[in-house]
Amino acid sequence: MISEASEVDSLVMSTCRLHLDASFQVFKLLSDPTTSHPLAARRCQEVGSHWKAALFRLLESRDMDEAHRLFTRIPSPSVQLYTMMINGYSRTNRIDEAFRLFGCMPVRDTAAWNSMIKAALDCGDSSLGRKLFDEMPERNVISWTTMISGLSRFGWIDAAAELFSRMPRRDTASWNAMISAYCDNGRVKDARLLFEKTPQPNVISWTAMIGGHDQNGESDKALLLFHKLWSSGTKLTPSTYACVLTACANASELGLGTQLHSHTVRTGYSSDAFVSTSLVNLYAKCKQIEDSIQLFCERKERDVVSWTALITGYGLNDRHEDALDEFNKMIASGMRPNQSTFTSALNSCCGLEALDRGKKLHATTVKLGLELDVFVGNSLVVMYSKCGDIEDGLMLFDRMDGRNLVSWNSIIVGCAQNGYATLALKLFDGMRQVNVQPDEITYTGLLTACSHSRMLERGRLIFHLLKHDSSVQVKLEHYVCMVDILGRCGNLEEAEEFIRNMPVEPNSKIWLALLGACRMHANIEVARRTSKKVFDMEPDSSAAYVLLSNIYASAGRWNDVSQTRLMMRCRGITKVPGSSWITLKETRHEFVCGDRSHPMAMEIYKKLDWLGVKLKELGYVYDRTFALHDVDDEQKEAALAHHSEKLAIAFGLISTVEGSTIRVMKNLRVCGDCHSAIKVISQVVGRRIVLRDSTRFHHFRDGLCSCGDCW
DNA sequence: TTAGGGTTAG
Repeated sequence: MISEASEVDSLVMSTCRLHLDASFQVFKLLSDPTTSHPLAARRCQEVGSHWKAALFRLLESRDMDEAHRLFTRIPSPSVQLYTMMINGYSRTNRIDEAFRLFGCMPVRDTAAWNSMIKAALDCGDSSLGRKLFDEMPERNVISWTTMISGLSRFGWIDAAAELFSRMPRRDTASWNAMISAYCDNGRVKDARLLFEKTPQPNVISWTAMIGGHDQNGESDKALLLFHKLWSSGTKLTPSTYACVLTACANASELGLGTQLHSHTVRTGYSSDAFVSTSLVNLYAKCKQIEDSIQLFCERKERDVVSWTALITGYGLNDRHEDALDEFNKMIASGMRPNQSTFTSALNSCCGLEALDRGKKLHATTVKLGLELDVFVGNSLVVMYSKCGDIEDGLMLFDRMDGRNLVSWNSIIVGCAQNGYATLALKLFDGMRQVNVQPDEITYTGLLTACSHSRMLERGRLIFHLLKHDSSVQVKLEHYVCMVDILGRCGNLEEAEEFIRNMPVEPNSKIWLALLGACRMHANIEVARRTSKKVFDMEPDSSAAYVLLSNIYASAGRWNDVSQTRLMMRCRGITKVPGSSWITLKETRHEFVCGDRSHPMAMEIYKKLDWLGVKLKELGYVYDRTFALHDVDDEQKEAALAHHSEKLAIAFGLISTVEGSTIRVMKNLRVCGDCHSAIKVISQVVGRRIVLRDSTRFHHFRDGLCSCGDCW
């Protein structure tokens, strides 16, 4: 016999989770009308609430199977319990089960209908959501607001606005839903107009509008609006702080961010997960990575978002090794990375040009079923192409399901940088066939492809398309590309004319592109005029001095070379030394010209001597015009033979498996003699050699280079 | 703790 209420409670509570059947017996006993216990009726109600609490706990832990087991044992569940179950199924993306349960409900109130509508919209079934909304017997303000938010998530902003205009009654939440809908769909001006008209805006309205400005690239406006909110004396919520701190991060407003950090400490909000992550992000973006690390370490609980913020932060601060270490720590801790984590980690692989580690990450995305996610797919395509493995980039792109503009841009730019110009142009045709509208980046990629392959007429055509594409703005970088195309193709005068007729003021990059072309075509006259322009604009940059000096050196005008070098010295400008590196087993081996510091220097030079003999046997002659010192021919030859890229390749040859691809990076543009020599080396050793210089990739194979000698 | 609006990384 059950005697005390507390005993019942504790018995039910303790048995609910693990001993459902025993618990059910207790419930049945209490519900039985033959039980003559005086407290039975009240207990029955109380125990009912305990069932609710138990169900809530299971739903909260997303344990839908256990929740279902519990639910089926409850005699005549209330409409609330049904609705709780529908919400649970919705949160776990089990729309079919939610709908089945909704169909079984003996009675439905408006809340149940609203939950079912939300479930349909959240699970991606917009037609079901709309059908339920149209069929429901009685709509309230929440039904309308749920629909507006749902339609917005599908990008159907006009349909959402139409519903908003038809609402019989609106409250602040409805206005907020519509403001957010506009912001989320990039219509921040419409959002702002609505915000200004909102009858009784609350802190949520303000937060939505601040976040809306920030997420649409208007962080300054976001902060101006925040100052207004601050002046009004409104009590801020953790959400508002999270939002404003992010705007500070995006606007690099470290001062305001630090002040707000202090406020969050005083208000006790700094331990809020969202606020804390915003702070990690703030300090990382403002280049205070040590503060960022400290805040992350102080957190009680780490989640995937804060961990990703830290990994991204390391990347932003050029600490790519640390970023990848942190990623590994995250995996070791059992935390599951998501799309964003991979995006950041893969970006760090690009920063290190670490194809091996990029490939490991790729394998992990496959294991986690994220490989074909569009964000991960795009990051993988970029990683492969930036690490010089464009073939794998292309294979992945072909397998991707939902390609977006970024996917197309990634592969087009990747092809352009890797010397696959014709393919880049073909991909552009494919992109237009599936109605993906190009943007500024697409055109830059296409023009780069044309410039790298000296495709003058295609370049002109692309530039014409760009000028007449009303949805794209012609930017300075496009003019740089066009000057590069004209210059590389030898049309130096036309390039000068093109610059004169530009509707915007040319910058130093434009003139440098022309100067580079002068170097290629040994045009001293244009080079003099052009270098003067760069000297005026950027007196401290070494690039123009080096180019001019090299132009003189190639022509054997050693007096002019000395004059240029003297000018550099007088102005305190130093040339960046050329260096090349190769990464083997996650270790970077770097070389400069004539370097003998490597532990394997002896073997490297022995290999180079051997290569020198083989090259001569094949009739290869050193191109002395690239030896840019006024010394005799024998010395020039020795200097050329020991250029950094050749040292790195020789090291690669003796340290890797026969027949495997060698990947070398160089900080400057590859020298012309090395380019010719590496072509022959690829033939002699029967290997593919990939060399990334400061402007592009060269794929050497069987005596040829992918750039078609247009570097 | 039956239903709607604002928040963190990318």
